[in-house]
Amino acid sequence: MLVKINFPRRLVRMEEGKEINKEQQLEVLRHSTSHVLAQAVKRLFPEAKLGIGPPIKDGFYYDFDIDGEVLSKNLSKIKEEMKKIIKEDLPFEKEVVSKEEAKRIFKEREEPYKLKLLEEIEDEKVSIYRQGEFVDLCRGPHLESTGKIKHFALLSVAGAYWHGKEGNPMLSRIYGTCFFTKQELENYLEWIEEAKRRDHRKLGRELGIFDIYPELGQGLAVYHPNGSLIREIIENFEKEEHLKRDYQLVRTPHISKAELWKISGHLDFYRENMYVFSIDGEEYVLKPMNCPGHIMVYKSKQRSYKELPIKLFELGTVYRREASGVLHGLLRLRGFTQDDAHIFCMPSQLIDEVREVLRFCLFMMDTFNLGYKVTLSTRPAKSIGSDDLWERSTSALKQALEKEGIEFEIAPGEGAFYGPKIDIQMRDALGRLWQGPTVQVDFNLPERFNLTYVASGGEKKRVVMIHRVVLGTIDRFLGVLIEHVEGKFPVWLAPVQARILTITDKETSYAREIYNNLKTQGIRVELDSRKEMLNYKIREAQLQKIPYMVILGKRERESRTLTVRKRDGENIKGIPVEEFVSMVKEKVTKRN
RNA sequence: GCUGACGUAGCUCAACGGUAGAGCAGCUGAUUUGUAAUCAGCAGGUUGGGGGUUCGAAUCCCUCCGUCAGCUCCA
Repeated sequence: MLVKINFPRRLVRMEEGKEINKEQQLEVLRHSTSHVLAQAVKRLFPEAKLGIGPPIKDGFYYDFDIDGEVLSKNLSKIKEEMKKIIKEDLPFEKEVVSKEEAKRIFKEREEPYKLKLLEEIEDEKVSIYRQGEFVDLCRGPHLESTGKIKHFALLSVAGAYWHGKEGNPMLSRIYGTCFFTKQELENYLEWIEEAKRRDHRKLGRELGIFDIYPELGQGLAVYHPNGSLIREIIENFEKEEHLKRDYQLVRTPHISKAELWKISGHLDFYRENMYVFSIDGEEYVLKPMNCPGHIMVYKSKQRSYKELPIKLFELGTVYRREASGVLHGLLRLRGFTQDDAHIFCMPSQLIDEVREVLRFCLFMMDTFNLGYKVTLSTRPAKSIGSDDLWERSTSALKQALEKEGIEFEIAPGEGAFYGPKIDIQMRDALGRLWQGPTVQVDFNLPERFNLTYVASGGEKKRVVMIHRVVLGTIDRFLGVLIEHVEGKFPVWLAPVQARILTITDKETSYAREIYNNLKTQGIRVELDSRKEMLNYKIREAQLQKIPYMVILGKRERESRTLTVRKRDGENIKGIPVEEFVSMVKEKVTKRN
């Protein structure tokens, strides 16, 4: 069907007169633009074979079987050709044909991927769309004509497997985007720039938080002093919050015998991601998870129903062999620290325990001012355990979510190999989603390790395990946080809360006195008494995104006060030290 | 892991077959300064590693390592 979009009032009607919403309008626009892209590529490079070209969240793409080099070298030429096609104002014409007829058309045009698509379509009739000399197999809908496209951009070229499957041939994909108005397009391009400015890898280096050294190893983060301090604060906060909620702190070794991981099933299901090595002829592994260690603690003595639930917490550093191409700053590492806990409970306690964990997670999101999106992931193809156990655990998670009144989506087949899970994605200041907390029910490990408790009747019963993290990993969380706050950490987390800036040498001794005072009162303070201009010192402190600059000149020295310049440029002139101290302390207590 | 792009001083970048250069940062000295860069001097590089083509390679070719954008995977 054709969609009539009347620019600029942007009234959109389907052929039958049914209205579609803004999002659907954008999809039509972008889908049509992807056809124009394909037409342009075919005009310039007739040897390119067409893959697919759908609209996506922020734009569209089109896949071509052609050397990717050709596309990336000619991106601007392709753009010019697209402009020509738009100028030609070719109508999009729909035609419904039999599958046989479609096969004939694409065979003649030598489009093997379109023929493969036809094989996968079950319907007898298919629709094709033509604009000028270009023909594509497509469900539509499209715009009336190419001339309706005004504001588009081509963004990048990258490889993508046919149908997204690893073994399939790699096609070359051009990403682009398109909007109704120039302003919207510009806003989007500006948004991309904004995201670049916030890149935690860049800020991480500039702010002395962390860095990754190829000579030390891929995917392994080194925390510099400021980063270590922030982590320390977050980790202490985590420990306190866990103790408050009756978790017990444990520690388990980084390496352990392979035999343990054979019992747990990891060596069968997770081996490709594990570092396995041998010591004195015996196989060991670097732990990819913390569960087996915690299970040892649980198993160390006979447990009674009276002591359940038992909740064991560890800031556990784990190592996973991730494919080199997926590594990405702190967001995707090979060694990282989870705020991991395992809750051992009776089946009857399961739903309440999950609910409590969910509340804990949302409390964390709230504390760090992050939005979130929740998904429930069900049984994957590669998994262990009976249908009945999967059914029971999935339903427990679902009920917990419902009872907490949390909105969620279902992700079929996305669960862990040992059980279903609830994933909480964190939504940052730019609206992007990042994998954060997760809660997983597990009936399998208790089975494999024979984990029991003595019930009230004296008989031994099987315990249930919940795996959960409330921030996810400290590393990834910090990476997200850096981008979320653009490196401007709230006062309670800022590695340096205040820097004292002197104007001349005459203030040095007064500045030292203030410095000692603030330091004694527990404020993280630095003193900049270099012989530099105030402007210079302010600029440096500003670039370091330090929340407070304490400026000391003649006026402050004589009145024994402070002038405080906040990170946002606001000035508080002539306040007593104690007032500043309580200002900072209040921010710390309130965690903002 | 796969596809493509890219690796030049601590950082950001120039030189693109003919003697490797700039800004910032660093060091030294001068400047005593009121809300985002004071001035001058000095030092800093086997151009990611290895191999090849060439009279001559940062520049062209091969290979390895790494980074980035995606794909697949994932906390």
